[in-house]
Formats: sequence, C-alpha cells, structure tokens
Amino acid sequence: MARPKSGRKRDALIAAATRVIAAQGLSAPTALIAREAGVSNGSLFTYFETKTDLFSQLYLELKTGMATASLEGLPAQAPLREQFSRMWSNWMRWATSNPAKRRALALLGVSDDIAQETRAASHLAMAEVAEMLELARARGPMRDTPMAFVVAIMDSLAEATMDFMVNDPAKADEHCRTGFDALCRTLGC
Amino acid sequence: MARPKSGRKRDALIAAATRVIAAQGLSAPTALIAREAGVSNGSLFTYFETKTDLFSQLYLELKTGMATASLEGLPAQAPLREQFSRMWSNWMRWATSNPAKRRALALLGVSDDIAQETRAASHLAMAEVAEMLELARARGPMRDTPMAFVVAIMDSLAEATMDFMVNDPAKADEHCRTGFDALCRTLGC
Amino acid sequence: MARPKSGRKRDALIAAATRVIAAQGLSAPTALIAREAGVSNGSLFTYFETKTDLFSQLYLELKTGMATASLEGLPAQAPLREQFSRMWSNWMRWATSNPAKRRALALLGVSDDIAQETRAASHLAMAEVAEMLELARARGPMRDTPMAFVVAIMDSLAEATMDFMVNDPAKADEHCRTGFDALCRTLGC
Amino acid sequence: MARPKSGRKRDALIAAATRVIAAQGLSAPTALIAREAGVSNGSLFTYFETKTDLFSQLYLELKTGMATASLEGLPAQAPLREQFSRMWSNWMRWATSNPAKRRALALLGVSDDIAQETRAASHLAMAEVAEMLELARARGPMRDTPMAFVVAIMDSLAEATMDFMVNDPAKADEHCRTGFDALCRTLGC
DNA sequence: CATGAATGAGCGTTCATTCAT
DNA sequence: GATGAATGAACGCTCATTCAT
Repeated sequence: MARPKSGRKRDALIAAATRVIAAQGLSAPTALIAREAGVSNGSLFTYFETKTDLFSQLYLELKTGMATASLEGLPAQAPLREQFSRMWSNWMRWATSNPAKRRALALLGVSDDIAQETRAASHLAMAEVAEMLELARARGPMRDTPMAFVVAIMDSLAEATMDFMVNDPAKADEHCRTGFDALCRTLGC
Repeated sequence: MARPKSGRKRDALIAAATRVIAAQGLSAPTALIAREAGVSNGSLFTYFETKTDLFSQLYLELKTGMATASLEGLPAQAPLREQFSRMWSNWMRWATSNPAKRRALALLGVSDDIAQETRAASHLAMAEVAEMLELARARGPMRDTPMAFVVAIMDSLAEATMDFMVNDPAKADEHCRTGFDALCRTLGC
Repeated sequence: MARPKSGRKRDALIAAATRVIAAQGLSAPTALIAREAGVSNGSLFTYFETKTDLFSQLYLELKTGMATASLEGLPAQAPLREQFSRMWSNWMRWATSNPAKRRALALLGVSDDIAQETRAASHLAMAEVAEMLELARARGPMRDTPMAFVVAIMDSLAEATMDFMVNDPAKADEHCRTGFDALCRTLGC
Repeated sequence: MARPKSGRKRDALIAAATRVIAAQGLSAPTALIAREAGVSNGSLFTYFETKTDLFSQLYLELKTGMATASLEGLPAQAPLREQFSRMWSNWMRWATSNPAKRRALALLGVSDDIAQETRAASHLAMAEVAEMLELARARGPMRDTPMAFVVAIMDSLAEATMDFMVNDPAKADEHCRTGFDALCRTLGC
C-alpha cells in the first residue's frame, strides 16, 4: 500500500508555515516552508494542493487551536463572570505563549486568499466562546447591539491586551486583568 | 529629511498607490501604481527611492490626514466630553468616506516594511488626539494604565466601529454612537 | 529484445497512452496515462523503463496495427490494382475509425525521442505494403525513383486523404477514391 | 522617449526561436531562446507576451517568408505551367536552404497552441500560391475536388520532396523535378 | 509485484530597480 | 527630468523517476 501520507510531515509543514509566516509574512516562499519542515519543495504539494490551500488549512487549525486553548478547564459550575474571566486568561495565555501562531493568524486573517467559506468555518471553532460572550452582554448596555459588533469589540480589546502583555511581560497578568475589566465595563458584566 | 514633495506627480503617485493598494494589496506592482498615476514606471523611482519608501511616505500621509480630519472643527470651548465625541465622529466619518485610504492604511499598518521609525513618526500626527484621550481617562478606572495601552484600546474600538459602519451603512450613525459609548464606559468618561 | 508483453496492464497502459496522447499531446504526464489505465504511476515504470520507452513501443505497436489492418482480407488472386485499391481502403478505414491512434501516431512520428532505430523497425511492419507499392509503380513513370521517395509520396497522399475523410465524413468514400486515383495517376498504375 | 523597442532584438528572438525549436522542439525553454538571442530571459516577454504569442508570430513569419520566397521572380508572361514549375523550385529551394525554418514551421504547424485564427491568417500569406494551384488543376481530373484537398495533396507532395532533397542532396534537382512531375500527373497539368 | 509518497530540477512568468535614450 | 526597455533573481507549481512500504 506504499508509503502512506505521513501525518508527521503534514504537521511539520503546518508548524513550519506558522514559523515562516510569522517571520517573513505571507509572501514567504513555499520552498522555504518546505525546507524548514525538512521536506522537499515538491512534497509540500503532495500535502497541500496550492499555497492557498496550505494557508487555509493553517488558518483553520490556528483558529481552532486558539479556541480550544481558551476553553480549557473552564469551571462549569462557577458563575458566568468567573468562567468568562478564565476564558479570557486562557486566551491571553495562548496568545502570549504562542507569538508565532498569533502573528501568523493575524496575517492570515487579513489575507485576501482565505476564502469566505474558510472564515465561516473558523467561526464554528469559536462558537462556544461566542456563546459565553452572548450571555455576558445579555443584560448590559450592548444587549441590542448586533452580536457581530460585540464580537468585533471583544476581539479588538483582546488584540490590544495581547500586544501589551507581550510588550511588557513583567506586568502581563496586570494587563490581562486590565483588558478584561475594560471589556466588562464595555459590556456591563 | 524627506525629499521635497515635488508637486503634482508625487501626489498622483500617492493617490494612485492608495487606490491600488486598497484594491490589490501591498504586493501590487509598482508599475501598476505608476500607470494609475499617469506616470511612467521609471518615474516612480525618481519620486520615491524604493517601493518601501513610497509605502512609508504613504503611511505617514494617511495617518496625518486621518488625524487632521479627526480634529477638524472641534468646539474649543465646549466641555471635554463633547469635544471628544466630536472627534470620534470626525474620525468615523473620515474612515467611512475614505474606504480606500482606510484599507491602505490598515494594510500598511501590519506590513513588515514600515520601519519602527516611521511608526513612531506617525504617532506624532496623532498627538493631539492622544492628548484628548489622556484627559478623558484622567479620572476614570484606567487612570493608572499605561497610556499606550489606552491608545491601543481606543484604536481597536475605533476599528471595530468603522467595520460595522461600513458593513451596515444604514445604521452608521447608531453604530458610531455605540462605539463611542463603549469607549466611554471603558474609560469612565 | 523487447520486454515480455506481460499482459493486461501493459496493454491497458498502451491503450491509455494512445488516448491521452491524442487528447493532450506528447507532454501528457505519465501519471495521467497511468491513472487512465487504472494503474499506479509507479507501476508504469515496471512495464516501461522510461516515458520514451513507452512512446517507442507505442509507436511500433500503432504502426504494426495500421499495417495489419491495411492488409486484411486482400484478394490474393485478384489483379494487383484491385489488391492495391483494397489495401488503400483498408488503410483509410483504419485511420478514420481510429482517430486517436492516428493522432497519437502522427505526434509520435514527428517526436524527437523516437530513435532512428525504432523508426527503422517500424518500416518492417510496413514491408508488405511497400512490396505492393513496388509492383504498382514498376512500369510507371516513377520506376526509377528511389523507393523511399515513392513511399514518402504515398504516405503523404494518404495523410492528406485521411484528413479529408475525417473533416468531411459525409463524402468519406468519395475522398477515399479521389486519393487513390491521385496516387495511381502519380504512379501510373 | 526612452529606449525604443528594438526591431533588431525582436528579430534576434524570432531567429533564435527558429533555431532552438528546430533543435529541441516546442518544449524548448524560453530562457534558452532568450540566451541564444543574446537577451535576458525577462526581455523575451517585453517582445512577446507569452511563449504562445512568440510561437504564433513565428509561425506567421515563417509561413509568410516561405510564400514570399516561392513567388520570387516568377515569369509573369510565361505559360502557367512554367510559372508553376518555377514556384515549385523556389519553394523547394527555400525549404532545403532553410532546414531550421522548415523544421520549426512543421512543429508549429501541428502544435495545439497555434490558434485557428493564426492558421487562417497564414493562409492569406499563401493566397497567391493557392491561386496558381487553382488554375493548374482547373482542367484536370481534380477539377471537382474541394480546393482544400488539392492544397493538402500539394503540401504533402512538397513535404515528401523536400525530405528527399535534403536526405540525398547530390540529386536534389532531380528529386525536385520528380516531385513536380508527380504533382502534375496528379493534377493533370 | 503494486503502490503512491518523495524528490528536486526545471519551467513560464513577474517585478523592483537601473539606465540608455 | 521623463520614459520605458533591460535585467535577472525569484516564485509557485509540475513531473519523470525512485524507492520505502
């Protein structure tokens, strides 16, 4: 049955792409990604049909990873605010301890060649997070604002917070809390 | 030390670059920008040493234009909150009525080849806006947060608001206010 | 010295190559030929050492098939001219009812990588046909022309006739006769 | 007005393409053609938009050159048969003294990426030759055969004749006449 | 013996930048 | 100064062939 496609190689390519994109941007050569993954340039295309395909799968994988990390170990019984806070901390931790992933995700997020389809799929990954947000804003001043707007605000507060945690790591925890508090004030939770 | 802004052709190139970047992204060929400006490809390089140089100057110019527009006609005598609100409206109006400029600015903002130096210079353009923000947060819950963080939060709320105004223009004014109210709640102003 | 024609798969590859070459030209990927034959890309190379080898064998096989078809059912007792005419009809019928084979053969015939050796071997296949031609021209105006030249003339008249029969199938029989008559006038038979 | 596109370079590219195609076939790298023309690989594309474009223009140019050469110095007052004979000699001379052009033309003629349009244009170049053929067959046995068929027959006799003249140059003139006589017998002229 | 993943040279084309006109 | 042709490195992707399974 011949040499089977190696999950290991695919993962190496995904990981290499993350690193290389973070370092060089989306215009990084596929050949470099392949080399970084310890694979021939041609092989990249047995795992991903095109560069765009690689990027789409990477985007999805990063988004999913981020969502999963954010939801890890949530105290199911605790009050909403506490769960929400924990989710936020998880999220910030993921971002600050995976700067390459974060940067790659940011670049991919604004790239023209991530299809609408792919973006839609990525929202699914974040569904649970969105649900928590929905509850958190339910009785506050943004209760009538379109959900997508609220999500955008949360995202952008998160980005700002991450930036600060990274740039001033000594006070990372403090900045994390500052960001969360700002979000809560905005939502009224 | 900037090269003399030698008139019409330079401006045409800047304007063309804005349009072309908005349409095609940062990888748009210089030759296309030149053609769009009604100028030969070679001439572009007598006005800007390199593509990066063009992009840096464009970045600065867009940032400055945005700041200027935001400060237009502020009621100097009115209370802070009113001035702040007016500034916000100006800002949002600029963004929504200059979508190409906004998109170009966003792309340039995350580009690798805008030097730190250039970014720093761009902050100068926003100095007055930052000052207002300083006053606005002075007595609120963020009074001890590093100013840069507060700026980042404002920026990101602004971006989210712009997105929504653009995507749902019928309710642009409402979204504009929603964004501002969220900011004020965050700052406590 | 040809490798044993080991059965079904080899034939499937030959047939697939015919189809694929007719459709895509000689630059068609071996992988496509293999897939079309229901065989893995790697297996192609256990039946044919190289792409060139495949092409050479295919060339020979097509030439042989063409010759065989041309000689089918010749009326051994009938006068030469009748036999010759029957051969011509057979030939034309083969060409018009096997357009893919004909096209593949034409492409292979002008390809650089069919060795002289292979071409020579292919003449053997046509030996009987050549013999008839020899007799047909024996007393005509071309009796002193080098045989190879006469063969070339016959071949090229044949190609022209085939083209016409294919492009205007309604009058195929008429064109077939027209071609034959032209040949006979040329040879004086 | 900048360096103007150099006719010399275009011609060098056309000539190089002729040589390289004759030697290596249609799959010859554009970079080789450029190098052979003494030009950078990039420059080829300022003279020809694509490889296909280069090939089309080359095809047309070769066809036209062939036609022109065939018609050179025809004795306008002489009887048709004499003119026709002279044209044939011209044609054969062109082919035998320009083997690379002839081979390139043959390869291009069967290439898939010479558009129908281009082929049609090439017929124009041969219009005068076709006219002579029309007269030559007018009263002969092929008077009712479609003209295109007659053309095809002439072409293929010509090709066969050229081959022989090239392979046996000592008797080139004799073969030339043999071919012409065969054509006349076919047409009845 | 069959399979199909692995390899890496090779291709057509693009594009920032230079420089002859 | 303006023009646009010239340059050549670079890129995404293909494909004949090899070889681990």
